[in-house]
Amino acid sequence: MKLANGIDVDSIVPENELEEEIIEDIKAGRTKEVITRCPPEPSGYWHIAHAKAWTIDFDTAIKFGGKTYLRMDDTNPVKEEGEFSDSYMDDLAWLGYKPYKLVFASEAYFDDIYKIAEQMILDGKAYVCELSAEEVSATRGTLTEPGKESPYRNRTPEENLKLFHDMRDGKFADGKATLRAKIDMAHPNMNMRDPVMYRVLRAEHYKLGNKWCIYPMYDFAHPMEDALEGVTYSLCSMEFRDHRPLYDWFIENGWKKPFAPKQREFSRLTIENVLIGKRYLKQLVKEGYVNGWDDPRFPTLVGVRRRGYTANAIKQFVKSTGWGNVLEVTVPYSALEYYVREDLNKIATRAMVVLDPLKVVITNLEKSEEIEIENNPNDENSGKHKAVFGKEIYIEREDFSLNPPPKYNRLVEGGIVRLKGAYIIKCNKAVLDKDGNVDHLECEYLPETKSGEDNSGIKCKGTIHFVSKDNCFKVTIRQFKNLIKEEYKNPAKALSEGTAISEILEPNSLIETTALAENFLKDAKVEDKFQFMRKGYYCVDKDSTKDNLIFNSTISLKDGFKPNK
RNA sequence: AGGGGUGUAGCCAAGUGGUAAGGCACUGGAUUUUGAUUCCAGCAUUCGUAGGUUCAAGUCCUGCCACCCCUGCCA
Repeated sequence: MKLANGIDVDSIVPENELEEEIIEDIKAGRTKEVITRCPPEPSGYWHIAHAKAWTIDFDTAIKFGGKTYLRMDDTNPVKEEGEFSDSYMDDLAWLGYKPYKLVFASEAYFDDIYKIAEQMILDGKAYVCELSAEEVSATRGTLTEPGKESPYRNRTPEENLKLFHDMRDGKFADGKATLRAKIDMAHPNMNMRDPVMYRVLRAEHYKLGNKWCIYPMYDFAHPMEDALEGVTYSLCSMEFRDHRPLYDWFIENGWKKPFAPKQREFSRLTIENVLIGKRYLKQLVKEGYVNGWDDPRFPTLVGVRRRGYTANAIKQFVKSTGWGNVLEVTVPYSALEYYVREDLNKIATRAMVVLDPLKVVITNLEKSEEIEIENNPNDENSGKHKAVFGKEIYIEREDFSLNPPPKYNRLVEGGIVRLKGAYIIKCNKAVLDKDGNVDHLECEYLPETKSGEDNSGIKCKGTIHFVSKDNCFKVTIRQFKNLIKEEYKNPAKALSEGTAISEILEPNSLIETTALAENFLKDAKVEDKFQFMRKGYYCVDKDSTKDNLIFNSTISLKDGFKPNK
């Protein structure tokens, strides 16, 4: 069986219940084309958890050759700010998604939604209620007791229509009237107890200005927007489960046409040790704990992108957490890191950078020699780049030890170690300064051990990286620790329980240092990703200047060194 | 007896009556000119719990327990 776009449904392997349902719908002729919608509310910056929703919205449609509308669900003028409504396009493009069309619900659908409301009034399905917000709340009942019907519930359709027009025409002050759906005040599902469809609200809408003084509520507007747009599957997070009966009620009593969009729900994603609540992130930006919404320590998409995480890693990660069938799934941060390393390992160019230099003099070397470094040993096509082995070089201070721990296979006095891509060297002497610290090393190289041409038979346990004095330059390194202290697995909960935000933050989560990088890195551009061999993955930060290249530490390499085993 | 949802390893998660996939994490070991990568092996005698049906139950039935969501004119 083929879809209109030529895709053979029988060749599609469903990966979750929704996809199974879609296949059934297609086979039964209920669905001709899979259309989804991605509805970010333009009121904040997008983070990793949003990426899960977007991935589901887009990938579900892509899998069936369908399309996805990007829809600004801007039904509340007091929450939405134009300031925030732009970055989603960049984020989406970064993730590799292209919306079929961008629509602003306010501009595109408010008129139609209004007309549907009028018809529902005429059908006796909606009424204008003049109870105050407090009174509505007081008459809603409780979880275990039914609510009371509004005294305005039995007005005639004609009366309701006139009053609704009065609402639209500004004859009611804010909060003085609402349009309510006439369902059932005793319904066990609280959402069905005559929910508000429209409220009177005088606020400047960032798109429509003061065109309206009434705004539809999400529960009413969303199913109507879906229906008007032809969305077949409206995917949202699990907390809307209880709203589904209402969604279906509005489709049946408001939309009334045979085509019915379906709301289906997936689990929200949360990550241990990551603070994701918008209002907290806002506070951190405002109070200067971080340097803006794209701070590399932030879980925002612009943040992780600047940190050096790849779009592919983010997508693979969110997919790995599944569709879910509970409110939210919580996964450890290491699950995310796995996908970041996996992707970077494939694409990052290898380079030698010494973060904490220790000078080494190669006493028996006359002149500098050119060497070659593989750009990526896991990728045959990545090529090599040139580096230099010189008389004066720098190695990582931690790669030499006067008192080596067990199993230490780096340099020790009298010992040997291989310099990556160059020769094996032997340490003859550690020269100490007046405080007893190692000032520099005097080593000799073993000429017959050149990398790739070594027939000496000399066995050497360790290999370390280095840079030569005449082939390196100084760069700035930004090392990050997790913003949130390790012990706060659920920082939002700690905050909601009254813990101060300053208490849960890791002190010194940003440390700026300098390092010596091989000259090869001089041409690096913003967002270029590298593996500093034996250290970790780094990418060029946008703060870099011509004279000061800044690298963000994306993530360290795994360290399997176990001195005690 | 408000309604809805969920219980499978430290975490995520397949499983749709036929004898517990996979991934993360972890632990061994092999390879390695990155202590990375890669590879190989180990990691639930049992699926919240107590019964029941069945030749056979994580899957079906009944009771119980635990956790999550719902009382905005937010989305």
